[in-house]
Amino acid sequence: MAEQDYFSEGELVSVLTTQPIDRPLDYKACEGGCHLGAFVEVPLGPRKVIGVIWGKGRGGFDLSKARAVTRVLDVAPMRPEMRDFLVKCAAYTLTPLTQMLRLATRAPGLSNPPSMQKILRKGAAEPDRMTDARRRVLAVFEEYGGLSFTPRELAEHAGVTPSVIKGLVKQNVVLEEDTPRDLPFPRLEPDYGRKELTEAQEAAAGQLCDKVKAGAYASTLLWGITGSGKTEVYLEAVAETLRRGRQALVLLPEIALSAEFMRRVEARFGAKAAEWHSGVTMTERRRTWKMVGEGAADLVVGARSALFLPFRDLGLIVVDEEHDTSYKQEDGVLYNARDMSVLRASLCSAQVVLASATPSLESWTNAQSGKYSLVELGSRYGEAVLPELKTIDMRQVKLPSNRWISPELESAVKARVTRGEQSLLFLNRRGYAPVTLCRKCGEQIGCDHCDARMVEHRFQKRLVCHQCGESKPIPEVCPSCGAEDTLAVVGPGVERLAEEAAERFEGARIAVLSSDLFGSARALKAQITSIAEGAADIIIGTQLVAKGHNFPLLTLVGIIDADLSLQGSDMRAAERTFQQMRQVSGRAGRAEKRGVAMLQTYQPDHPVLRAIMSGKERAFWHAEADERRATGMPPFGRLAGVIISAPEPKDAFDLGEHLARNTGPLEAVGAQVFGPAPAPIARVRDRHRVRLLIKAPKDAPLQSAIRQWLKGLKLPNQLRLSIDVDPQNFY
DNA sequence: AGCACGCCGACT
DNA sequence: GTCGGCGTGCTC
Repeated sequence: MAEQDYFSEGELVSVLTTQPIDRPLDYKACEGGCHLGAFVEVPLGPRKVIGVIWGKGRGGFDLSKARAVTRVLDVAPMRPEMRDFLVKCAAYTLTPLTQMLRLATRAPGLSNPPSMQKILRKGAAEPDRMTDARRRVLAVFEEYGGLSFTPRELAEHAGVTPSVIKGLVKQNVVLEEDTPRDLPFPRLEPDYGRKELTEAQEAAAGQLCDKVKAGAYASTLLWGITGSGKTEVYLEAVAETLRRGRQALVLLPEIALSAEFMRRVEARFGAKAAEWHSGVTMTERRRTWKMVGEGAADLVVGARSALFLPFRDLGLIVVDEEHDTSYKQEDGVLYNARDMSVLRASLCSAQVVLASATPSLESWTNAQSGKYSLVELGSRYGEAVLPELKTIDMRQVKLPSNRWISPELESAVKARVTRGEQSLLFLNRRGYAPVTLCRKCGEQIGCDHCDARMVEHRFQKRLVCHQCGESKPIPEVCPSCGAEDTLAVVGPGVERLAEEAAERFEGARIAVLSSDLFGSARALKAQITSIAEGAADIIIGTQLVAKGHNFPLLTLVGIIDADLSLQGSDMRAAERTFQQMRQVSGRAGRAEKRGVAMLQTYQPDHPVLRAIMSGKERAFWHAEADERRATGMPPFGRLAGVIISAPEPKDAFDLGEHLARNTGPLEAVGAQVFGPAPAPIARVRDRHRVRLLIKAPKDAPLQSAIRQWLKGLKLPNQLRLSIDVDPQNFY
């Protein structure tokens, strides 16, 4: 029997709200009735909250308590596949459904009445007196043909004050009209700026387009080395999707990348796409959310949360740099946008394209097994080739203390500066120095609220905890023993490296790119653009620079500490190091010149570094995969992390031990439990954290077993428990 | 999430 | 005698 999809006034409907109530509540349908999936406003206690009509009311309570839906909101109802997506996503991530709904309704002012906006167009009347300012206003209309403007736009274009425009409105020279504030996005033209593609690109694009034409769900790993022109290729898949009248979504891992990407999209399709991430204004976000639902936005470029936009007919999801760890993070919900993209696409018959130069082992394995198609882009776009890779054995280099740039790297940089080329010095450590210690008592200054050392940030003149964000002034005396002038900083951060570079490369223009040095995404974008255009000779950067920015003048990459990401016993350390080193060195020599990448290391014989140097990527993936297969680790087995936190360490441990002793439902599906053990950072924000790790065979019904395991668990006061299905890092 | 309710210690 | 701390439980 088909699900009832309309409820007339007074009928009992089940409404899912975004409130943390573990079930939907029943209401009476409002005047005019309610459709299944409609966004509504309902009374809840003394408040009004937003919800979605989730189905027929269940009853089973005192029906006299049932209240009526206040009103149906003026937005497109949630489509059945979106409800399905939220339900499955909630089940997969072990998240309450209400929290999933919250992710899907993250648009400001959804419940506002449809607001209007004044727009101005040219009227028939002539002004009583012509002035300079008025002439400029008329010239703007002349120049742009019959277009209309917002008052602000018109004033800006004409270089006049609003009062000039008001005067013209009074005389009907300019007409004022009301239009809905949330305007549709301009249509993108699939064939607008089609670029000449190389043969390899053409072939790859053809394969993707064929899949789009098939109109059914499928996933493809688009594996192209840095600079092979992956973007052009998947933009062809976007074009094909648009031709078929469906919508497309491109996910980017880093919002600083989006400005450049938006320009490329505009050049390719002749109009601006919709943009969705934390740096976009409230008005624009609301517009995007609404228009996506009405099918009036063809393409959205965004961060992971864009996956929860209410697309009307989503035909393609591209996950660019799919290996990037920032796809897995909490927006209140722990989910991996890459995996959830695959889920969403499978529910709406869409294509998924996972693009990377250094795929995650998961995606690589799926491509090997045939679960995903594999499209490879071998030859580098344009003339440039992969950079020449060199290790610098730091065991052989005697550097004075507090120096980190080897003579070989130094002279390579100097040569670039003389030639007017750019160099990048990569160090994935923000701040000035990671450790401040007292030479007298050995105290290392730590955070008062976390088990983490505080990092000196000299720009801010403060010590900062990278765990909780807490900061304090740099102390004059040792906080432990009170000695004066005994505090010393140890180790380099990018700020300190910049100091060394300024001494060594006198006269060179040095720019530091680190996320904490910019107040806004906008400022960061501007800085990146000006650097790309040649505003600096030497770029000193963290993680941030590894993520796909184009620096055409860059011909040298120096990796200050190639060993850094190998530290720790995390099973993904090797994979991450491989990806990071390859990504960063890929920054060198994108245009016509071949680049050089130099990796400073104390362990040049480490298998990961040798794999990078030899360029034998396939051998590396195979070796990694074999290792994981042998140990039953992902993607050949499944993991879930459990983190318990409490103000008192004992409370957290007691619960952890209790859970570890009662693992019946987990054992029943062949899962093992490890721990409890202190979490990697055992104290964060004054809460003590204990973790358990659950390891299960690949085909085990892990989530339902965990649900059984925790069923009926009543969390004692102050204790919190969170589950991380498919964790990225663990020890 | 909010918000009321209610059960205890500290004050007028 | 009563003000106010916050643990507990409810919201259709």
